[in-house]
This record gives sequence, structure tokens and C-alpha cells, in this order.
Amino acid sequence: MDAKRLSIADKLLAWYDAHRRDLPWRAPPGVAADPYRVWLSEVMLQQTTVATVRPRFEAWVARWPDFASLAAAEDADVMAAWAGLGYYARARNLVAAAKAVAADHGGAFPRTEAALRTLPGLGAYTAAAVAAIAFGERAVVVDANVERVVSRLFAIARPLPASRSAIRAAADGITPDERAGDFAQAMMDLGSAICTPKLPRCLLCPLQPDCRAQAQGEPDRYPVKAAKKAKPHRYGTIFWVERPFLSIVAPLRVHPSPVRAELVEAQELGAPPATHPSTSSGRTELVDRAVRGAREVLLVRRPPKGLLGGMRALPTGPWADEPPGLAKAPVATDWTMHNATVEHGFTHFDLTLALAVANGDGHHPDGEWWPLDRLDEAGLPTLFAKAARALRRDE
DNA sequence: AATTCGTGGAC
DNA sequence: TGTCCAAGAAT
Repeated sequence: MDAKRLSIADKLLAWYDAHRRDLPWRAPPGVAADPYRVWLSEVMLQQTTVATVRPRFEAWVARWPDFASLAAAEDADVMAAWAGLGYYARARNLVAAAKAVAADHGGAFPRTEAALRTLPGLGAYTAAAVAAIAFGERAVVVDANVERVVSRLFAIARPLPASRSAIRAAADGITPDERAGDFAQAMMDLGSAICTPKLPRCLLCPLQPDCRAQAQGEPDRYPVKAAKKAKPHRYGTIFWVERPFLSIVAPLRVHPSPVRAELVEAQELGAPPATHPSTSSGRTELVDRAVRGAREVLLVRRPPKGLLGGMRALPTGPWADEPPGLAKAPVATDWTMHNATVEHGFTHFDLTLALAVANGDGHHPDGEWWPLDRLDEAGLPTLFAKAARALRRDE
């Protein structure tokens, strides 16, 4: 058999049949994929590693197994479930897309790349990937793996992102009419296991004879990338306001926390309170919490768009080029500056946070008093989880 | 076209 | 230790 007669797609698909990864969102060979799982996994995997996604995907589908259940979910629950995964617009768009499917498509998920592309959170890559993997449509699927593999195969020297159109054209040229979904996943498995960014394993590569970069001797020179900008450093303050779980009742009627509201209401009605969403045993636990002097911390909901948009959070002041101190503190009170600071790196800037601590009570706009011993259930982005950890450690 | 969106792991 | 990077999208 003349290897030259086999197309790149043929060789890659043969390699895939022998070496494909077993992933929870992948149907076994010959079995139709579940579009919901394909879509969810593709969104989770945007700029996120398989190792990070795998357990989060399992937990997610156990809680929301299909489009209908997700469309009916509470926004706060969905955002909390996404906490720690980053790029939180993905979670907002996930719910919006699930609702759009229910409202505009009669509950049926679109099956073509063009129709998928109209859903929020489905861009060029994800629409093509879902169309190919879930529905068998021939679509040109270009992610960072494909960019790397293709730029090496054809030794595309122009730097990214200017080379995108050439890479796409080259990917189109090797995408088969049949098994386009397997081909896309094969490219990604190859990029993950063989055609890696550094130290590619060319000796194991089924496409080695076809690879111009390998022939040139320095495959890891591709893809060439434009120089990146320097990251600015910014400063901010996190405000930690704490109060006893149950002190006095008077202010609570006006500005109750969910837990307190239920307790007060139950006292008025002479009935047991409903179980708080974050508790499991109703009045017993509420009373126990009060008796043992449990404490609560003030949380807020960040604005729906922008950095950490829509997420539950600790109150913060502005980000600035210099430490902003107590600017925009949520309450006028005596603050104690904590010794340690929290360092956090975002994609486009690094942040140093000071920690201001105070005792407080009463009303805060959009505020929510949260039981300290259940803070892990609040769904805080990593930045705030770090701050809570730093304060906890020192108590 | 260039920015703005998180986070954790590999090296 | 800092740098790079990951199944990108929206604006």
C-alpha cells in the first residue's frame, strides 16, 4: 500500500480509531452523540483544559442533564455552579442559549452550523464543532490545536492572528466530507498528545511524512505568534464585613438575609421555617447556628457584564494603578487592614488586593449575608476564594 | 482589528 | 519563578 495515496484525513482518522481518548462527553464509536453534552463540553472547554473540565462536566450533567432542565434553572445556581471555571459570560450564555432553544426552536437544538452560530456563546469554532461532532455536518473546525497542527503541516510562516484565514483555508482543504466530527476530534487529540506546543512527539505522528515544519527540522517554531503586550499591574481592596448570625431582630425586618427572613417569618407564623437553600435541616440547624454564635459575611452580586460579571462576590473598591485604600467601602465604619495581601493574575492584568476587615450589620444595597461556615457553597470566583482563605488562615 | 473577558497546570 | 498556554466569544 502506497502511503502517499492515503489522504491526511485518512491517516489521521486511522490514528484516531486506535488512539482516541475516552472522554465523558464522547459517545462510543458508532453511537450517536448527545447534542446537549457535546454543546456543554465545547463551551466548558473554551480556553479550559480537559483535566479541569472533566469533573465539572460530570457534576453539571448530573444536576442539569438536558436543555430543558438547564433552561429552567435559577441563574444564581448556574453562576455558582460555574464558579472557578472562569470566563463567566460562558455560564450566562449557556442559560440564554438553552432558553432560546426552548423559545425559538420549539425545544429542538439547531442542527446546522449557521443556525447554531446564532445562539449566544456559540462562535465560529463552537458552532462548527457541534455541527460536526453532534450532527455529522461537514464543518471546518479551527481551534488552537488545529491552528498549531495546520500551521506545522503547511509551514505557515506568517504570524497569528494574521495567518488565520490561511490556516482556515488549509484546514478546509484537509477536512473530509465524511466523519468531519471525528476528524475534528482527531486533530484535537493529536494536538494534545503528539503535536504539542513544546517538544512535539514527531516520531509518533501519523502525519509526520506530510509535515513541512518537521521536514524543516524545527516544528515547534510554528505557529508563529505576534509579540504580546505587557500586562499592567493593578491594585484594589476587598472588604470583609462580618456579623453574628443572630443578634437582634429590629433591623432584620427591613433588610433581612434569606436565612433570617425565614427565621423571623417562622417565628411570626409559629411554624417551622422552610429549609434555607444552603442548609439541610431547617429550624434545627438555624437555631443551632444562632446558639453556637455562627457568623455571616457580606456578599454582593457583581454587575451582569464585565469582569466576573454576574458572580457573587466580596465587596470591592475600584481597581487602580495605586492602592486605592478604603475608597468605595460598603459601610462607613472602622476598618482593620489585614497584614497579608492577595495576588491574582487575570489574562490581561495582575492584581494585588488589600484586605479590609470590619464588623457590621444592617442594610447594604444588593448585599446578602452569607453563613461563614458555608462560604464554599456561595460560588465565589477564585479571586475571592483566595481572599477568604487568607483571612481564615489567620484567625 | 484590537480588547476584554479567568484560571490552573506544565515547564 | 515567570512564562506560556488551553476544544474562543463578544464587542
